[in-house]
Amino acid sequence: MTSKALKQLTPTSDSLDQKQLETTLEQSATPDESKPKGKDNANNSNKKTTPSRQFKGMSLEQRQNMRREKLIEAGLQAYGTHGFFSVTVKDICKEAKLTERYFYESFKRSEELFKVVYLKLIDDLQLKIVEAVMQHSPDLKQMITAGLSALLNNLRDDPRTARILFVDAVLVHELHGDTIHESHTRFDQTIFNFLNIVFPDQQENKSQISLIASGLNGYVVHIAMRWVLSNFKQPFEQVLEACSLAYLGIYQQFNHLHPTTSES
Amino acid sequence: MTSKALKQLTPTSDSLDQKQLETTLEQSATPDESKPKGKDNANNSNKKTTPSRQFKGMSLEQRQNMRREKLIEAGLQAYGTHGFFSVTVKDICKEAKLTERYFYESFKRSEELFKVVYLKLIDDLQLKIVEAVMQHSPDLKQMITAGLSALLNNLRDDPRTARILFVDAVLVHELHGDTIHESHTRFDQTIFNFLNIVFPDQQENKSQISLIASGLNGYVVHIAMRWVLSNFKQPFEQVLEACSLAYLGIYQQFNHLHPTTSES
DNA sequence: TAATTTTGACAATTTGCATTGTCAATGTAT
DNA sequence: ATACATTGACAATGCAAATTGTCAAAATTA
Repeated sequence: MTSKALKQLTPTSDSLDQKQLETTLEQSATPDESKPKGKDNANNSNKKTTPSRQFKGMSLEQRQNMRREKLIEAGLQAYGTHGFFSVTVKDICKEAKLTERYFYESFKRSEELFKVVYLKLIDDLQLKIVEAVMQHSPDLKQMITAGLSALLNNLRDDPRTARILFVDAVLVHELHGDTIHESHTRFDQTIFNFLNIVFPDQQENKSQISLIASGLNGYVVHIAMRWVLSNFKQPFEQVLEACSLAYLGIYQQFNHLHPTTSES
Repeated sequence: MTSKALKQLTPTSDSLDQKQLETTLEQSATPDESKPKGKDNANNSNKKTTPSRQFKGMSLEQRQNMRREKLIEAGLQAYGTHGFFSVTVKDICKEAKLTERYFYESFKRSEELFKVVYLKLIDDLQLKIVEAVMQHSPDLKQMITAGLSALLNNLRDDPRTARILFVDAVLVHELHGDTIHESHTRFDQTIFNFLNIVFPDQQENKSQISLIASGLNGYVVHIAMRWVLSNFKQPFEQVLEACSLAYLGIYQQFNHLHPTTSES
């Protein structure tokens, strides 16, 4: 009742189908509501003269978008550095070198900006991870390593991401109903899809696999957070190994508990 | 280069020493700074008559402590139900059936009460877990199951705990420097000690084991949070199994990667 | 019962920030 | 160069919660 688990760790070929993988992993993208709202600005020829004009070479819309981008970047910086609940609208404006008026031009409240920043970060990150995983498709171990590396690299390159995605987001989602809560589950969902590919025969264990997917996420995120907070004390390789250990361990354990048909 | 890992999963006897276990696991207790400050109240015979008197059978100090306890209980209720950032001082006072004045009698600010509540919860929880683990000492699998069960039961019996320990605390710790951050590390530390007992020969891998300990914590906490938030949809046994899977998987993987001397 | 502490309800003040408004300076079109 | 949109600095207002203060009713001691 032991052994043979590791043999399957590196499914040589057809056990993982590239096509299926892409489809399944990708079915977790946001509808992208992060773009500017339908303004009534464009040509509000209401009272007197033409209420829009070129400025610094750009149209009104261009200027607004530029300001919006500056605010988003400032939000990333401010939230990611001091945390959502310590940041005021004024802070963000100072960071963006804009005045409060322009904040309210693009966002109703601080949470709204946060949400945009959050969605942007999570989309970018997830894209990178999924891409990395798919590129190493048939080899399970390589896929795991690649995905984890993508995550860790992203966090190291921009630690503000960690703060926003894994600390603040947990609470801010409450202020927003569940829009963010849903997308917060997206990582879990992605891992869930991944596990379902790795264990194709476990139809009955969906619920269990879902739990494990959540757990694996918590495992990696927790380690990653420690890494970030310690200012990257441990070498990358060590962190990566600690992370993959869980995936491989789970794989082995799971195969052991629920042997597939291939192992008569 | 496989097998034999599971054999060690149930170390029959001397591989785990009860004495060592207790000592090591327990070396993570708080210095308990959660008690009332040194008041200058006792007998402030300053202006006129004796400024302290019996009331409802209790001394001043007793009455103060009683109020303090009511506030702590109210804090647990309010914070654990609505979240720290939605709770005002007035809310807590209403819950405790005391007026604001008495809040400031015991605490300078909301965060201070939160901190006390937090430390109380984490101490209680950790005590329960460590006790449960120790009671099943030599059998590794039973120890894991017992510890995880203690955690899950605690969370199910009082979901407010989960909210406070695993959601709000992450953010509030910032308001306090690192006092809370340190104690937040205590779970990791406990698991770390545990792993060190399970892998006694891995002196060189301390750093790695520490990371894994963090990861295991994140794994379990993440699953537990899902469970709590879903209002305990999944059956206890399933959650428990999903949690132990990680421990067992890690154990197996780790033993595989770093075979002990016992396996020539 | 009289004197006085303790309490509880609630008003008053303070504080910090959000949100809106003013206005002089600057850039743009004609 | 003139008229006016646009900007940026900053003041004015609004608001919710923290923090402090007042006072009459209740409880206690002698």
